[in-house]
Amino acid sequence: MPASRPYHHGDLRSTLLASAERTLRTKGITALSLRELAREAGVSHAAPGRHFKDKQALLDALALVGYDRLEQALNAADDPELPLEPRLTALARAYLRFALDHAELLELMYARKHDPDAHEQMTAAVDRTVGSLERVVADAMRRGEIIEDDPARLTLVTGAGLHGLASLAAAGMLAPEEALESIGELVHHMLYGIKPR
Amino acid sequence: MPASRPYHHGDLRSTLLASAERTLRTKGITALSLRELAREAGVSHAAPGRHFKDKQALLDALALVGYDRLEQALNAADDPELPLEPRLTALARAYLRFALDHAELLELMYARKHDPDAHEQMTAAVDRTVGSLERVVADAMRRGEIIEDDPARLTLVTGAGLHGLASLAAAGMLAPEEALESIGELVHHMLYGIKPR
DNA sequence: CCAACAATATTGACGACGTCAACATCCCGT
DNA sequence: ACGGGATGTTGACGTCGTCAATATTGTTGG
Repeated sequence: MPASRPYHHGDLRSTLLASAERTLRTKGITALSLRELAREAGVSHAAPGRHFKDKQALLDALALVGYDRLEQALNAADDPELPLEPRLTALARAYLRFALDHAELLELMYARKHDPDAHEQMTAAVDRTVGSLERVVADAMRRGEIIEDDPARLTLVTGAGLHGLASLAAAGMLAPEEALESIGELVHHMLYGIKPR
Repeated sequence: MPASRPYHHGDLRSTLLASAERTLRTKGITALSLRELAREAGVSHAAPGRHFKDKQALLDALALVGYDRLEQALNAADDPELPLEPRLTALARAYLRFALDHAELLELMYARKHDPDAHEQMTAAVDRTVGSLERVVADAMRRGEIIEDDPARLTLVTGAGLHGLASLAAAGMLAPEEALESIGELVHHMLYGIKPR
């Protein structure tokens, strides 16, 4: 990397994405502008246009990065050896942590405004992410730890619970500590219900 | 309302809010600009500044309108005479309908970017909205329909489930029909769990 | 009744932004 | 080596949010 800027940046696309992710985390989505990113990269104001046709295109790419990070976090947190309840709890905790650490990014990931060509990549990323949970449910059913039912339905039900808690916490309607403390209870009640047995 | 516009509009604030809600629903948040709202109201571009110090202030006010609508929908859907399961199902269905009908508005309501003075009104609105669910849980516990536990915790657990489903549906990761069909099952599993009994 | 005064609306300006077209520079394959 | 495609620059345009200065209207106390 020479001291005087070369005409060609070399890796502008990744630089922009990294810078955007950092800005998103520190200053929020409202402070995210293509021109500012260009400035931080030491590049002219129209240069980003070579790599992202739109501002929306950059946001879409950012969202995909987010799905990668989330998928990685969930996979790292999943221990297939564990019994269902601790296994689900660990998964839920990882999701919640991600939601708290990357609240704005998560909002971007769940925004429904990407253009159609990115939409397919998005749904694929979502499927990959949900895969972690599907595996847990499928394994548990194979081991007789949960009732026999359509695995997709059960995945949806448990996924809704996890996503709801993370969503509430990320939106700031739940103190982070309270959310983290509630995880065990949430998972337990998802497994055993709240009706008297 | 005279044919030639009077210097004073008369009820600009409500007009702006109504227009903004309509634009939000039809063209999405990205197409929402103060100047465009002013144009629609037949008023100069800076007139909105007299009623909302910021664009954010207008968005905050819009979110509060949304909470009013949601609270009203939930209260209308709640029938205290019903046993727990159908009662909860009805509430969940109402919430889901609202989420599907007002997806963008809901996103605004859950955005964590309002300035502090509006924040207190916001949390108050949230509390009022969650009140419906709290009542259901409290009644059920009083009737022995659910286990004895901290009502706030149980409200959180069930609320997370409902919110998660609505959130997934509003984000477009779930076909609306599928979401509506899944409600009964979701509530049932929330009550009875997914472990074999 | 009318004169201040507050509330409300207008006008004009400023800077920031996204986007485009025209042009410049560099890199790589044939 | 050379020509074309990729990448970056420059300048311009229209839109936007916001502010200060000004104009108009509504209201209220004397």
